[in-house]
Parts: sequence; C-alpha cells; structure tokens
Amino acid sequence: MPTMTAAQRREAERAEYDAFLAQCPTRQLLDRLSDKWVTLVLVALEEGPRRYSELARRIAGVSQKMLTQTLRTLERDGLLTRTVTASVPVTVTYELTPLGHSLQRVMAGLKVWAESHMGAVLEARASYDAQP
Amino acid sequence: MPTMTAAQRREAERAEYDAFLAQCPTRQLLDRLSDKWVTLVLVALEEGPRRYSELARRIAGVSQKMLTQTLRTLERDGLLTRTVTASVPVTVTYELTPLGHSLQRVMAGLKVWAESHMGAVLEARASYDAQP
DNA sequence: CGGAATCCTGCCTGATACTG
DNA sequence: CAGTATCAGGCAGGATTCCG
Repeated sequence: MPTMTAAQRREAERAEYDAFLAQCPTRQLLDRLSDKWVTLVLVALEEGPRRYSELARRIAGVSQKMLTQTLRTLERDGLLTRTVTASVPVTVTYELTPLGHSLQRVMAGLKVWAESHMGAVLEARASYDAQP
Repeated sequence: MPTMTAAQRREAERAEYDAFLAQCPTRQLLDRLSDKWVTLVLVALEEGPRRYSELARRIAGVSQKMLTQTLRTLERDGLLTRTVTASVPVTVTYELTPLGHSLQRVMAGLKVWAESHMGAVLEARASYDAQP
C-alpha cells in the first residue's frame, strides 16, 4: 500500500523525469501539449461540459479533422471524457476530468498572458523591425 | 499621461483581445508560444544568461536551425536579449527580459505539470488502449 | 563559436465527400 | 449532429555545407 500522499507521489515522480532529455516521455508529452488546439480546447472546456458543435463554433478556424483529432488524443491521455447520448440527432459531450482541470489551470495562464502582454510584444516587434 | 497602473492597463488591454478569434493578434501569439522549442528555451533561461552552445547542449534534440530561429523570434517579441561579445572566438549570450521572465513563470508550470502527471497520463493511455 | 544559406523530405493541415 | 475517409499541397523542420 502506498504510504505517500498523491502530492508526495507526484513530487517523487517529477524527480525521475526531465523534459530536457529528448527520449524522456515527458518531453513527448510536452511536445503534445505545446499545441495551439490543445490550449484552446482545454480553455474552452474550463466552465463545464461542451458539445462538439459548441467547441467548433467557439474555436474559430479549427477544422473538423483537427478538432476531432485533438479531442481523441486528449481523451486517450485522460484529460477529458467523451459522452455519447443516443438521441436523434446524436449528442456528444466533452468534459474535463480532474486531471484535465489541473492542466487547464496552467493553460489558462498562457492564454491570459498572451492577451495581457500583447501590447508589449507588438511594441517590441516594432522596435526590432525599425533597426537597420 | 496614463492614470492607470501597469496592472490596470494590462487588464483593460486583455478585455479587448480574445484568443478564440482566429484573426485576433493574440491568437497568432498563442500559436507561436504553443511551440515545444519556445517552452524549452524559456525554461532553460530561467536561472540566468546562457550561451548559445549551452542552450544547444541543454535542450537535447534541437537542431541549430530551430534553436536559432526560436531565439530570433523570441528576441523580436521582446522576450529575451541577445548580446554579442567580440572575442576570439565570438561569444553570444541570451538572457530573459522582464517580459520574458513573466512568461517563463507560466511555461515552467507547463513543464512541471508534464513531469508531475506523466504517470497518470500513461495509465490513462494504457486503459484507453485496452478497450475493445 | 555561432551562425547563414541551401536543399529536400514528410507529415501536418485543410478541403471535400460520404455515413449512421 | 458528429463524425470518418481520402486526397493533395505547403511549409515545418532536419541534414549539410560554408563563413566571419
């Protein structure tokens, strides 16, 4: 039986992994999470369950293929659940798991950062481009 | 003269942007930040200035092309500075700006999350793949 | 050492069409 | 409505070579 709390177990686990190493599984995980659709899907689900069509509408510019692909991967990784309601027409609902919620908090920070510091970035670009 | 604090200004600015809109500049910024090399470079610089060769060694698997390209973009966006010391051989040092540091804090959270929850993700995958 | 320039491959992505 | 299947192209990204 485990004598560690979940938090202690995570800490011990973290010490064994290093995302800087190319072969480390966390490196592959980090690569997968570093995806614009992943970020947007997670943030779109932050307030609760959403239907497929709701997500497609909210996340402007995503193709059906990429949305489905992203949702499947996130489901496989245990970050969200997919629920099919047998009605006519059929309804499919996606919802974050507790694991997904913990990641969503990090992702939301990224989105907020982008929206908060956009001005500073645009100024930096203008300044950089002005140089001879 | 501005009558708002920097924090207030950022908040007001944030309200004008929405990364869910495909045409919004923050969406493009979010796309750029959702890059594995960006994440790793920012985290690699968290403890202070680093030379080009140090970064190349630390971030296993990155090609010279991608490392240079990533560094250039981050420099243009005002997230880090590039300093050339005219010696033989030449030395180039990269260092986070205050803006870069604020983003680095978010990025570090992503890396820590990946390293902390790797086990849970692997279990979820095994469970998903076991289904008929 | 720290790049720039070039070439070239693959797979990511979008568009389209079809189904339960 | 919520997908799957297929096809085609474009550019991300690796490998290589050369330079100050």
